[in-house]
Amino acid sequence: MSGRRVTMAQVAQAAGVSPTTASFVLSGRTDMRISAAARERVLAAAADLGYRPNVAARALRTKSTQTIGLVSDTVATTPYAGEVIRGAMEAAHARGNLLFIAETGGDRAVESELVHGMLDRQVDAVIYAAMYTRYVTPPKELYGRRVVLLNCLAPGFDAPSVIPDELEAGRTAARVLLEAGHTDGIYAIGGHQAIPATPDGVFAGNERMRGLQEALRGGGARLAGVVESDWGAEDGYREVSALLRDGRRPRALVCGTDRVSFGAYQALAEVGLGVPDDVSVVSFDDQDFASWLHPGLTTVALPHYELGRLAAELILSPEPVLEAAVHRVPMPLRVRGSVAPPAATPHG
Amino acid sequence: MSGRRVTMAQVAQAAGVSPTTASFVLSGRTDMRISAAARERVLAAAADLGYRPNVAARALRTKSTQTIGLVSDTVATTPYAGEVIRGAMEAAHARGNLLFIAETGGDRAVESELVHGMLDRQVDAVIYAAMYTRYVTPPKELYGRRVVLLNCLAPGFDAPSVIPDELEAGRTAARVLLEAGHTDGIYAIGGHQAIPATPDGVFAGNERMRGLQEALRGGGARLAGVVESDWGAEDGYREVSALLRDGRRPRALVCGTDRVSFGAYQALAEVGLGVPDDVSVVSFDDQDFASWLHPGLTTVALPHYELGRLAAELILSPEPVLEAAVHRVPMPLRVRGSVAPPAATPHG
DNA sequence: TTGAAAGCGCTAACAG
DNA sequence: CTGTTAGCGCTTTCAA
Repeated sequence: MSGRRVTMAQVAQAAGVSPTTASFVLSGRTDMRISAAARERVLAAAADLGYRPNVAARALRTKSTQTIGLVSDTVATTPYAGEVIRGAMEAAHARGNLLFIAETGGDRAVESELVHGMLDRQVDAVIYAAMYTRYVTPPKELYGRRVVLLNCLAPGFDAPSVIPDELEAGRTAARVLLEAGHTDGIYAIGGHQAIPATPDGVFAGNERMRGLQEALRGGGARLAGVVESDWGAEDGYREVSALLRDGRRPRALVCGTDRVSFGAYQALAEVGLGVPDDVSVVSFDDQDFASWLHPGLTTVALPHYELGRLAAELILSPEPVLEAAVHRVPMPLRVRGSVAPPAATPHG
Repeated sequence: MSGRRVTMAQVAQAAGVSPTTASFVLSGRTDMRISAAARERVLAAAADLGYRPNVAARALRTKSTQTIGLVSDTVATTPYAGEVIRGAMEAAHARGNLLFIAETGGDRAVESELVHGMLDRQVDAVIYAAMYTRYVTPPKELYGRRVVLLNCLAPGFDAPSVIPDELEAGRTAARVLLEAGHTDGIYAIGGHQAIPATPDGVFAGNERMRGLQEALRGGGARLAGVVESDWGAEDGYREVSALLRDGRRPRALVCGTDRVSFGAYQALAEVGLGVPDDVSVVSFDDQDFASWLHPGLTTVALPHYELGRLAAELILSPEPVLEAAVHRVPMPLRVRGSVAPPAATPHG
């Protein structure tokens, strides 16, 4: 890039001191004594010339670039994944670091190239992220490096993980319903997401369902039904419509995502059922449209920002070696208007 | 980061050649002749030792880090802004570059720090981005540097801009309505976004309205009304409800954003008006929920990915100096089900 | 207290 | 065709 940059040598010369002295004052070290006078002269010269350190040159000696990388499968597809980037970035910036971003699109070869690209640029550490919580196997280039796993788990890979606390989120959803007095007619739409592509369900689905059922049982309630399906808006619409067509009259719906709730609202409206008077709805994610819906959707929020922040925080912590623990970030409840006590007279 | 990296000197030694020879073959240059034998030996040694170049060290001599920066005001707030990052990143990667990302949150001091951070790390160029199209004044640190303005304009700042073609988008919206046979009862909801915070409207609003009115007039139609308001879902709901309450019976709505349309759908449904049979709706953005709505929303898409891609492409182009032109990226129409010919019998 | 000098990993004249 | 040498901008012994 253009713009002649002024070097430390020039600052030293202008201040009439040696490069060594300039280096010491400019890097703000105190272990070697520099006279106040020399110090002042260096600082003045630096300010005067608009001196800025060349981080790359410094890294050549110090082995630290004050730069971290964030590699993920997809940033764009999931709206609000931008929040994790923002969380990571702000935490990095707070400690004088900058963030490389790279997205692999799920392609291993691309992943490998991007990780190499970061390593070639001497990043101090890398955050390896997935856009929905799952088990991953990080590329071999990352073994033995300083890594934090974001929104993913890799048993056998020695690094800490930061994931949302989906188990507790399931309990939270149950609690919302229980507190409103719901004990039956509760359906889980989307369920574990046990569909052909993911026959054993997905991590979030499994944990949420476990927490949900456990807490429901503890409150003397139970699920009237679990509908396994994908987690899009169309799926919510289709499955709830089907349920209704079958003659089932749910009193409450626990939807896998806000998108599923979106579809559920449509299906309910179509047959003249009102939220929350006829049926209560609660889900997970807290996407932006959750508050635009009428009534606003009560949902358990994915803590995107906090996930990114914590991951960066951990990776930049002074700990020389990171413990391979899994950090579960709480998922806060957003109370809006979609949950109410069950109507006195049941429908259907 | 841990992991002893092997240096070029080691490769040279293993191959039994001088560093110079190794450097030439490893950087893939052909202007100096190297014997095939030496070449092979170097390549073999490099592969064998798992050699990777130290980009930072190389940059010290070449002045090029193969790294570009993207500074923006907000990435996270606007869902799908992630697409611009993805576009920029993929274009960068295709040319062997990596991307720094930084978000200022609109704070000039933070902006200055982040830009310095990038410059200190010797980025080759920076993309200065805004999350909604507007006039900006880039920080002084960027003057004289290789810069591309993304989704913003800065008259007097010598750099190319890449923005969506909102003017043509306005015409596109008009055309959709005209082709369906609409000539009156057309209301623009949101308008220029001439609200207290932006009394002169916003760039996108002004351009769209201009294109819209011009094309409508050309087709023998005209706007029955323009409602100036903010561009959120609540605004759409409120303004359309008010319109209806006033006894106006729109035949078609041109909404400032898909969010406005979202609110408009709600207001319409509330009074029993159907889309598109009673009123047609067209808007701008193409957010994900546009296709979830019933009926699907016909909208003119913001070309996020392409914006990011073009900006990176320009900045990495071989042109030694960038011409300060403004590049208007087409906004493609997404036809879904929200526009139909006006009903034979007008309502109201 | 300060300075001279070496060296981080790599490239580029310039010889040979 | 290949090696020697200097040096990019900075830090860091080591000596003064």
